[in-house]
This record gives sequence, structure tokens and C-alpha cells, in this order.
Amino acid sequence: MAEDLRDKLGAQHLPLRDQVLAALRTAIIDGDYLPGERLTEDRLAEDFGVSRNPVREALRVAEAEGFVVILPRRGAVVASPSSGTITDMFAVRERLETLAARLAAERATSADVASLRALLDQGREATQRHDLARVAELNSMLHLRILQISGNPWLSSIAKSLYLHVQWVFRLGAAERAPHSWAEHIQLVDAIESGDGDRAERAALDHLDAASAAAYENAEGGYGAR
Amino acid sequence: MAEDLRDKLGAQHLPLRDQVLAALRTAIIDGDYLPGERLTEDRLAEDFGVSRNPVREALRVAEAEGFVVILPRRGAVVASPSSGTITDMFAVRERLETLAARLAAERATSADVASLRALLDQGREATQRHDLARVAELNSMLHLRILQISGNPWLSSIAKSLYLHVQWVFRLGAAERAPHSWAEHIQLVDAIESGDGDRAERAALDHLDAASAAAYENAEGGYGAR
DNA sequence: TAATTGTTCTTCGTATACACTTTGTCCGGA
DNA sequence: TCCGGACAAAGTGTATACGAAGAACAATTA
Repeated sequence: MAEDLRDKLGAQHLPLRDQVLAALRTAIIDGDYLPGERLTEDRLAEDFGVSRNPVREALRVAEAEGFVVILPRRGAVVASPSSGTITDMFAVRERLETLAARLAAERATSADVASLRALLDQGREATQRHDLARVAELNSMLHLRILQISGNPWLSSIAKSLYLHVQWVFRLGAAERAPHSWAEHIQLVDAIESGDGDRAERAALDHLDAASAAAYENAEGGYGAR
Repeated sequence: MAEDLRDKLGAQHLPLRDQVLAALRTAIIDGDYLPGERLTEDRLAEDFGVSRNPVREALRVAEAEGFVVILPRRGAVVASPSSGTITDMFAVRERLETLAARLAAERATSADVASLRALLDQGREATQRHDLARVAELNSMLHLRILQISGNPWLSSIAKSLYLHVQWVFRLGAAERAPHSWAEHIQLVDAIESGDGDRAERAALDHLDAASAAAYENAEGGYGAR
């Protein structure tokens, strides 16, 4: 029982600041904190039940990641993504995720491919159950897994951050499109399995173009220019 | 005008944490803190003459940027770039900086081109004076200026961060190669001025390939795998 | 020698204090 | 009514202190 306690404490070894950062990110992505909303340190500290220090450290990282803007002596506000950043984000994603697809195709082991196929299967099931939230989640997992398979940490961490931002901006539309994008995902995984870098890159590009087009449609009347 | 003054002073106020972060970054890039070296909060606080709080906040951001690694309950150490990360960084840079060159070519105003030409001129002069440090500095400024001209903030900030890391890893070799790379820079600016995106992208790629090759030569016997 | 126990260093989180900015409010005067 | 300035409130920026807990290393014991 003393061991249980120690295990729990040991497993807890996620610093509070990281937990706060994760909570802050998801709160922003989920729309619990809206763009432009003011985030005072005291308020966040209270919301998360911690003192100001972990909150401050989390805020600095969140700023570096582009989720909040910090004005000196005035504090933090949730960042306001504009339609301009949509175009910009997809331009960068196109370059990075096609590279990820190519590298994944060149490096994927059979176990890697199997893990992708497993995600696809689960996605198909979830689609049949009309569980859109789960489909969207599996969608994310698939993308992140491909990044991981690419084996390039820089690429992975940068693209992951971009992906989070895309989710933030299109959290509404993404869930709807998820089932449609699944066919594109199958193409992508097939291409990766084939080991053909060019083909994988093309499949990723097709997918991104479709996602970008859908994003634009969805953005009409969404966040305006700002 | 009183308003202007207040605005300026307010905006000018650099929080200590930002100053610490900047100092930490340059200290790491310049090799004052060597890879693997332990960075205790007390020591940094003393080095920079501030309390531990700003240091901690700067460290979190430095971790997010990849300059330090923080081990829970054990503190921060300077990150150790391996030859693997060199390859990975250049793979990403190739995708991003070619995109930047294309966008710059498509969007550059005549004033933008003039500013690039001005940097080229200064670089030529500095080369004639054999002022390698200045050449390297202008080299950086040119790259960052192109990123700025691309008009894509995501691209700009991500590529800038990568560029800093490249400088860190190759701070020795970069200065030597700077004069040689100047010819490639001229090609690049010419291409941007022409407004031909494809050509700009090709010029950027040539430049990166040369830089990458030089980096590898220089890395022999440098930082090993780690 | 090997295992155990202390000891020390350091991080992690909390709490407190205070200077300084920014912001908002209120009040008197034109 | 509108303006401008005094004044108060809110919140950040920075410093400091303290206790708990973990990690590393030395000392001690079997």
C-alpha cells in the first residue's frame, strides 16, 4: 500500500506546469476560452487549482506555440486566428506533411503499417456507428502516427503544432468532414505501405487540398479577418 | 506625443524573462554553455543577475524551442545536437525555405528587392574587408529578410527557429563558408526579383544543398552522435 | 563486495510582498 | 454635456522565502 502510494506519486511525475499547459491548450482548442478572451494569471490559477507560478510558465510556452498573445504589463489573451493564417498554415502544412508522407513511405516497417491499418479499421467502425467525435480523434491519431513514423523529430514537432492549430480553427467543420476524408486516408496509407515516396507525397497533397478546400467553405462566416 | 512616449516606453519594456531568454539563446549558440552542460536555476539566476522566477520562465521556452532539455526533478541541460538532427533539420529547411523563396518571388515589392540588394552590397564590402563575422551576420539578415518578405508568419517563425539551430550547430563552419555562399545568394535574390517562383525555389534549393554539404564536411569530428 | 542508509543538492510548487502600469471611475469645471 | 485630471482598483513583473520530494552520491554496515 505504501508502494501503491509511491507508484501513484511516481506516475504523477508530470510537472504541474505541463498539466496546466495541456489543459490550457485543450481549453483553447475546444473553445472554452474564446479568441480575444483575457486570461489573467489569477483566474487561470483558480480555474486549474494551482498557484501563479505554474500558470505563468505554461503561459510563456503557450505564447511560443501561438495559442495566446502576451502584451507586456497587460497580460495574456487568447490568440485570434484570422482567415489569413488559414492560408498560411495550409501552405506550410502542404510542404511538411508531404515530406512526412514521403519519409514514412521510405521508412515504415510492417509493424508501422499495421498500426496505421488498425487506426483505419477503428475509423471505419466509428464511422458506421456515426461516432463523429471518435472519428475525428482517430483522424488526428493517424496523422500524428504518420509524423512519428517519418522519424524526423523536427518535422514531427512542428507539424504537430500546426495540426493542433488547424484543429483549433476548424474544430467545428473537422468533425463533419472526418468521414469523407477517410477515403483519402486509405489512399495515403496504401501509398505509405507501397514504399513509393512520390506516390505517398501525392496522396498527402490530395488530402491536404481537400481539407484546405473544406476548411475554406467552413470558414465562411466563421472567424472573420482580424 | 505624450501618448507616443508612453506607447514607446511601454512597448520598449522588455520583461526580464525575455532578456534572459535572449541571453540564454545567444550563450548557447555562441558556445558559452556547451551541449550537455547542466544549467541550474541558481547558476543562471546568478549569471544573469536576476531572481529564479524569470530564469524558470525563460527555461521553459528554451525547452520548447529545443535549446535545452529539461528532465523532471533533475533540471535543465543544454541540448546535444547529433548528426542525425543535422540531416533532419536540413530536410525540413529544404521544404520551408524553398517555399519562402517562392512566396518572396511572388510577393516582393521593388522596395523589398532593394533591401535585399542593399544587404548583398554590404556583404560584398564586408567580404572584401575580410570581415567574416560581419559577412555571417549579413548572411543571417538576408535569410531572415526573405522569410519576412514571404509574408507567411508561420513559415517565418518556424524557419527562423530552425535557422537559429543551424547557426548553433555550425557556428564554426558557417563563418568560413559565408563568402562562398554569397554567389548563391545573388542567384537567389535575382530569382526573387524576377518574380519567377519556380526559379526562386530552385535557387534556394541549390543554396541549401551546398550549405548542407558544407555542414556535413564541417561536422566530421564535430559533435558526434549522442 | 554489496546493500542500505544518510546527506546534500536541486527542482517544484506555494505563498507573500511590493513596485509599477494600465485601466476604469468619479468628480469638478468649462 | 463634455472634457480632463485625480484617484482607486486590478494585474503584471520581480524578488524572496519556505517546505516537500526526488536524485545523486557518499558513508556505513553486513
